[in-house]
Amino acid sequence: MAPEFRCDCPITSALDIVGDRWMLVIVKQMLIEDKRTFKDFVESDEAVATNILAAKLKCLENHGLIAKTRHPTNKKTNLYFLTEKGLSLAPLIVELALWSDTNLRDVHPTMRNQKEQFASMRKDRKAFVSKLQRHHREAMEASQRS
Amino acid sequence: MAPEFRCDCPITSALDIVGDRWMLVIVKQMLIEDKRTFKDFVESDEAVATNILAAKLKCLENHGLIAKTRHPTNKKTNLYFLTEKGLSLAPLIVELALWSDTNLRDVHPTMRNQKEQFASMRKDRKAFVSKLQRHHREAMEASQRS
DNA sequence: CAGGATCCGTTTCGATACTG
DNA sequence: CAGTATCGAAACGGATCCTG
Repeated sequence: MAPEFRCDCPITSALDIVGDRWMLVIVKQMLIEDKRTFKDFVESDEAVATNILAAKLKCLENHGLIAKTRHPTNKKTNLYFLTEKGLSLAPLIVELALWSDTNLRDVHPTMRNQKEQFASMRKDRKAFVSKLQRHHREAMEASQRS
Repeated sequence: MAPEFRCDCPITSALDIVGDRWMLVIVKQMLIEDKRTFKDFVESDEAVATNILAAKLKCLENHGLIAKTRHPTNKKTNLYFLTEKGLSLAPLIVELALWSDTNLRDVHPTMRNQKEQFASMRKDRKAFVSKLQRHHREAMEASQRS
């Protein structure tokens, strides 16, 4: 399943991978909202259909952005985590978040509990990105230990 | 045509606007490749179909990301430019470019004539973003004068 | 000839029901 | 819990046509 790209522009090729609503939504949920299981995604606010979710998870896995692991105790639960390649999308997600916070404020008044997060994000993007990545890596390691 | 968003998450709502392959491709072409006219987009490497292009341009216009102006001398040519809201997507585009440069290098060896651009981008993202925006604003003003 | 609009076959999406 | 199967709806895309 070698990726087929439509044209020679690197940016456009990147969009062949992440230029899709659900791809970035899933990455965002994993990175920011600590979603891990199929059920987490299905029950989320975004309410993706199960067949779409399965397809997108497979695609993300094929592209090496996420990896599926087994829940250490509960055998029938899978845990999805971002790979390093997936984690490298964090700056993109942060820019997306900041753009929405700036440009959709009239439509979506930022929720109280998120204000602090956005402020911190805007203040030092690089630090925020690192924090998100570190948090995710630690959660992943913790899940394998327990 | 008030935008309808699927859920309350700002990021997801942003994806209702820009979470589409063509939207970002068009913004990228305008910002980085100085594409201006319908013909420019159609003849580009990405080769979008005319009906799709017309729909996406209209959508971008409805969302206030681009604006259509008349070519000052050639009456039958329209010029599209990014608005300030559209220009504010520049950081996102830059992150996308950097991600693709880092993660798709094996598939898409960066073209020689782009190497310098990527290096400059990576060295100081903020400066690069400003340069792109400034360049676009100047081109827009120049086009109205001539 | 630029800038679309229309038609139409094909692909993808998405909601729900169902299965291991 | 973690997915498949199914099927109607929507989007895509190519070719062509229209309009100034």
